[in-house]
Amino acid sequence: MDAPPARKAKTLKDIAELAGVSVTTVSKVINNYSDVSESTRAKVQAIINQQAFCPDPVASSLSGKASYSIGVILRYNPVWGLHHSFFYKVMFGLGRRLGQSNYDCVVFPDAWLGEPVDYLEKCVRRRVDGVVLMGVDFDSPNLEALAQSDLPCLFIDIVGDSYPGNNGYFLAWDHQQGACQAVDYLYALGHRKIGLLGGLPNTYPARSHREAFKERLSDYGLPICEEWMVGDDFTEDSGYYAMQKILQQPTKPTAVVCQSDAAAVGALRTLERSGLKCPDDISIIGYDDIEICRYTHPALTTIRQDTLLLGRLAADTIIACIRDGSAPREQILPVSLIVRDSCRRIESHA
Amino acid sequence: MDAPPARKAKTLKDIAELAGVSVTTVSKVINNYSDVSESTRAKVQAIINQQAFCPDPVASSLSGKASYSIGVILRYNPVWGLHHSFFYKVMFGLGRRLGQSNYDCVVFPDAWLGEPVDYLEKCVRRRVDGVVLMGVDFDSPNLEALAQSDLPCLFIDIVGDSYPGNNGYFLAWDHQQGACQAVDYLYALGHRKIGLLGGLPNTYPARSHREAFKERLSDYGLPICEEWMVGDDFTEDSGYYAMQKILQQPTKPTAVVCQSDAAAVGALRTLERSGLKCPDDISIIGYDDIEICRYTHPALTTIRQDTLLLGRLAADTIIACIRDGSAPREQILPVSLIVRDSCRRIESHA
DNA sequence: CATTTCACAGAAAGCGCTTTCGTTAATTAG
DNA sequence: CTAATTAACGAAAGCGCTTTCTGTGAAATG
Repeated sequence: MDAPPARKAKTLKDIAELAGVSVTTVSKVINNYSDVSESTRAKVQAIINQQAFCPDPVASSLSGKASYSIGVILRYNPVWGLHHSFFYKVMFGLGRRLGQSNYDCVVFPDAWLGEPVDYLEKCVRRRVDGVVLMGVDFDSPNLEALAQSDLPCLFIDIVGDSYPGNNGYFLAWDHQQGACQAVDYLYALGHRKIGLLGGLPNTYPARSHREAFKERLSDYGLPICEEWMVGDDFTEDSGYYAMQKILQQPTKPTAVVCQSDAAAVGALRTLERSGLKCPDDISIIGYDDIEICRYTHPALTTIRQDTLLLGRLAADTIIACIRDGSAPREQILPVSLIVRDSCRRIESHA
Repeated sequence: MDAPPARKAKTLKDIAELAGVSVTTVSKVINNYSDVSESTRAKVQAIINQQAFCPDPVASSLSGKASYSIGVILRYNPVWGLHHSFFYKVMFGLGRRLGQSNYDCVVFPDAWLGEPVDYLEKCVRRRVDGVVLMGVDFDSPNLEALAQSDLPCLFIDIVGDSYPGNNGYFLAWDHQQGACQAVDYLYALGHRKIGLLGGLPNTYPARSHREAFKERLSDYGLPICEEWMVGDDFTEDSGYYAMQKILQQPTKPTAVVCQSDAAAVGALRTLERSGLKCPDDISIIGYDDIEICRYTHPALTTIRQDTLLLGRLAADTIIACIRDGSAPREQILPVSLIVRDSCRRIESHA
């Protein structure tokens, strides 16, 4: 029978022999040293390409160079429930794009409750070249240590105002645009009394969304009613109770924009229990476009964030940081309105 | 100002000096070599414990020993939609438990479409000590190579009948129990005509569930009606169309057990469009207990699989494989019935 | 008492790579 | 034409660990 195709990875030495040079020289062409002539560089590079050679990442890390691995800090909060698939997709997009550049990602899960993990220690141990953080906020324990290090840190959906380090990069959605799209759409449908069902107030997404929301309202000359702006966090329960509060108001909004789909789902539940119908009695617009939107009742009009895209961009960004620090400090991604059945046109009595 | 606390990891050498022995000896006590006396072993071990020393994983891998990392193959299929949070949770439970044993996991995402990744090559490159595979079936490309290797492979929710290797371990849910619980529950509610809304027929979960379902039906002396057993895969769409077929039958079941929550959601949609009500006209029972169940209309009675538990068990299993191959080849986890609002009691006309 | 065994510890090589430094040959300067 | 410079390459040490092999003194054997 055929001998199995000897799954032995090629080494620098193999390349060196094929090219008739020393390992040193091969290493030098890989690492772009200047003291190698154009002719030998070309010769060696040709062999490298032909053999599809790629230096061993663990050997490379051991000798203090790139490990071709990036750390991914995942936060898990049982309360997020519906939001986990969001992270999964980002991570997937990220990992896949990294893989294409021969990077791999090693994930460090950190639970919301229970013993927090020491990010930096883990990252140093694994010699990762950079870190991507999801679901992490600035008061997370152990973040400080990471911030003091010189590892490039890419934060997802958070922005760097109060970050206690200078190694931070930030990739976030344009929640201002999201707020505007929601308001614009409702306004166009004739709504003039619009409430906000907010998420955790002091987070970047909630804050930027809320401010843009209010500003947009005043752009249109619409009333900004604090009693219509409620909500504690991004969960379904929060949406449930917040909607109850709104319904207790003497005059009610005709539409409510939510800061998460989960909260919107909670709001729908409140409506249903109150014998009200969406969108007949009140229009609801969600945020995130998680899977569930297509299956709610009615299907939820919402603002979509392209998670796979975010993941890919995260990969490109962190690699750029590592290579030459050439990544933009802050990137804001557009979002888009997805129209389903939870908003209706009404007669504006303006 | 204080010097930063020198985040330099300790090395074997440090320990050796503290203990007054050679690095060799320290290494030997760590790796349980027999040629070290009890007294020195104790002395060295004391220092190791006191310093909380843990050998550098990348150096360790380079020299051909444990890398303290395990590879996680993640499959992504846009069609799975709702199922992704399932994987996320398993991965989280897995990663966290692994971390507690000083293992880390490096994830290799593999897309359903597009260029498949070469598992084995990636795993060898990273020198992982073992592999956990999720969402992978036996006809996945590149799986063969992995199977031929001697890396321990732990498969999630699939069972090893047709696995082309002898390095496979399997961790799956007890779908037979799941089927029985559903049938038992419906029977107790008075249902005597029960249909099945199935998933991808030739997968382990669907097959074992289906067989147990039929068997349980005949245990009760209930009719097994092939026209009531439909469905192509686990998706919402599949459930949607399958339910339509069921409704076209001359005599209809009073209850339908589904092989996934997503399919159940699709079935609910069909009912709604047909002007039928669940559970009044027909009872539905889902499978998986994904987040969405609490938010459907009515809330879905279903069979829960404890994903975090599965993740933790996966970690324990793969570590046991690595340490001494002492893990059971196949483990089947119990599932549990979660009663919500989608099944009603009916008068049995038995 | 001389010799073989054995238990124990350390020296050294090696994993695949990076990087410093030395060496040679070609080039320029004096 | 010799001395100083530079360009191009390779030898070798080192990253932190494992493992083999060698060496020592003590115990056991004849």
